[in-house]
Amino acid sequence: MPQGKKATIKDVAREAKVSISVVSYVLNSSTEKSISPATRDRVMEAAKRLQYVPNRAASGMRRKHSMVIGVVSYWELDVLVFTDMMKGITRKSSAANYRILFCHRESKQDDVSYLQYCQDGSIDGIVFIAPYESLGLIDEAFHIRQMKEAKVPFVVLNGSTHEDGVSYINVDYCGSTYLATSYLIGKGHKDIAYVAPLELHYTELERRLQGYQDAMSNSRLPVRCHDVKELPDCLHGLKAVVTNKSDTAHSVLQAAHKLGIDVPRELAVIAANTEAYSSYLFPPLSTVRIPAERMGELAVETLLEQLTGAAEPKLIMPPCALEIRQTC
Amino acid sequence: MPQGKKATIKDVAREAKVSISVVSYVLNSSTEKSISPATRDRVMEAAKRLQYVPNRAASGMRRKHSMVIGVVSYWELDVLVFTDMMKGITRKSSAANYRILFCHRESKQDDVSYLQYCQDGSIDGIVFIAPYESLGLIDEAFHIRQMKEAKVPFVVLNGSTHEDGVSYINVDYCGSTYLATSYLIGKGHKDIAYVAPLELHYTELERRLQGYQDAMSNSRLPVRCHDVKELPDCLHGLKAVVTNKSDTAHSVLQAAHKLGIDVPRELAVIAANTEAYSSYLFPPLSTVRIPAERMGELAVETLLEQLTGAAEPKLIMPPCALEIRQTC
DNA sequence: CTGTTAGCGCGTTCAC
DNA sequence: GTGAACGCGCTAACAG
Repeated sequence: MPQGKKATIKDVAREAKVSISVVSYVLNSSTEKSISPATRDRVMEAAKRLQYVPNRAASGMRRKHSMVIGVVSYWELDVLVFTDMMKGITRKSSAANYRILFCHRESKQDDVSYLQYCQDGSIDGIVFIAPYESLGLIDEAFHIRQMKEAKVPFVVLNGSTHEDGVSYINVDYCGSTYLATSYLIGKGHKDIAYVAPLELHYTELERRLQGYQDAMSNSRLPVRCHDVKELPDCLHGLKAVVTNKSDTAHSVLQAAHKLGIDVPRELAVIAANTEAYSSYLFPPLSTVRIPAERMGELAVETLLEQLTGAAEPKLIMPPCALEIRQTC
Repeated sequence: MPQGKKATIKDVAREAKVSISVVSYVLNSSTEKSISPATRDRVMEAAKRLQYVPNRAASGMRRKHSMVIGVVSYWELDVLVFTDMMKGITRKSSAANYRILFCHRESKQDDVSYLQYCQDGSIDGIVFIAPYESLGLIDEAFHIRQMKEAKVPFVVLNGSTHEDGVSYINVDYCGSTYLATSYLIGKGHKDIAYVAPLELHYTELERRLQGYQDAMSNSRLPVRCHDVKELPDCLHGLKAVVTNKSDTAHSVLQAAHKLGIDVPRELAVIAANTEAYSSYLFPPLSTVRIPAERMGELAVETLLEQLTGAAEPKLIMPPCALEIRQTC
């Protein structure tokens, strides 16, 4: 009969008439110690009867780990790539019996207070989900250096830096546009333009531009780029468009609609990322899907390797995949 | 100079040449004890020099609380209402110096293993974000009873049950359609139909239907309902439509497009919830916004009240708001 | 009034 | 199989 208070290991020991160490051995099915089946059973039953649950703080204190992973992220919660990452992270970590402490950050440039979570023993490591460089939210390198200095095990998701000894799980931006462009080329298109914010110079945007250029020159096709500001006029005479993101594609679709251009008959459109709304655009937008869920899994895997013995730093960029809908 | 190991309270005590209790008093700015400014300063400085961070597990063990709130949710991560709730939850809890342990569940009817998080001291209470009843994912009442039985402090978000002594922060489904319908009435519409999945009978859907009916009969207008399956034909002759969700409205927009009906000129459309993609529909969909962010805040507030002294159970339904875009 | 000692809380682990 | 130290910080009771 359970009283108001939670049962402790002592209660179980008393109930099973053994010492607390035996209870611990039994419950952790320690291989080093051999406990007779008889006492083993007594302990198990006592634990069940008292509904005993080991206190995680106490055990973690001895074992030197909390079995909790901190996820620090600067992303808006409703961005598909982010939610996909979270799915992968939660799945992999719960499979490994880790839990997720969620630290949502709102742009405070150089606030590294999340480090405390590690220093106070709340978490064993960090999955650091960096925001797009182009948002200018944080100084990624600074955060990474702080984590290194604090000797906190961590992995960077969606990084845009290259710090020594750090594991990155990054988006293959170059591959995303390369894939999109190659798809259009494969469908027989020759006049393929790239539309994006061109005057901005961030790794992400330059990689995406690069992927487009690579695909075109591989097929000896002429490169043609337009800034989003040139919409809608730049659409005249175009047969196919690759955009950096769904957002830009949305603008292209609106411009085409305004000009009376039929998509996909007169103009093929494909975006190099998928957003939650991509399939709700009109017509439903063909995209390249960033394997964010897989990236989340990889991040946790990589972090776990770090936690269980020093692992080599890695740089992983899982390949993107096409999601063809109705705009090409 | 920091060694490899983290500093403990003992280190600080030694460094400041006081006993560990003094360190504790100073750092917790205990009001019961008065410590001379001199020693106080010595302690503070020593703590700073050693970069001392109290171990949360150890302190929680004594103080009987972890300062962590568990969020258990069955929602898809990319649903706007959910992400909004999370925003409110994270904001309010971090303001109160609580942290968020995130427990994403994937439909396993009666799995209440999250209770363990409370029993093992990982969390102090639970914000239980119930999935839509209509999804048939869980037996909400069962979960609630289990939490009650386990004597776990908790609050239910988006509940569809009515258990005694339980605090609910619920969606005002009735108000959402009432508001949408009233808006159309206010614009002079008289032929306003309600489109939704009518054959399903869940609290949520019935409340939404109710809101529409109330608004219509208040204005002595005739009620007219159509099941989503009657699309596109039921649109003929209609001037205005209220739908339960953006999803349904999306179907309506597609049907209208197919029939060559111009929205909003010939047909006004408004949905009783906002999704992330609502503004990306064509035309951008007018909706009613559920105050999910505020609900998240209220959930944490309510839970915190429970944690700091027994509070009355509450039932809160914050009002919805219009988000008029281009479909009406 | 300032500070100390002692012991608690809970589970793990080593020596016996 | 047991006893006891240990990990880390908090706090009640006590001494200067």
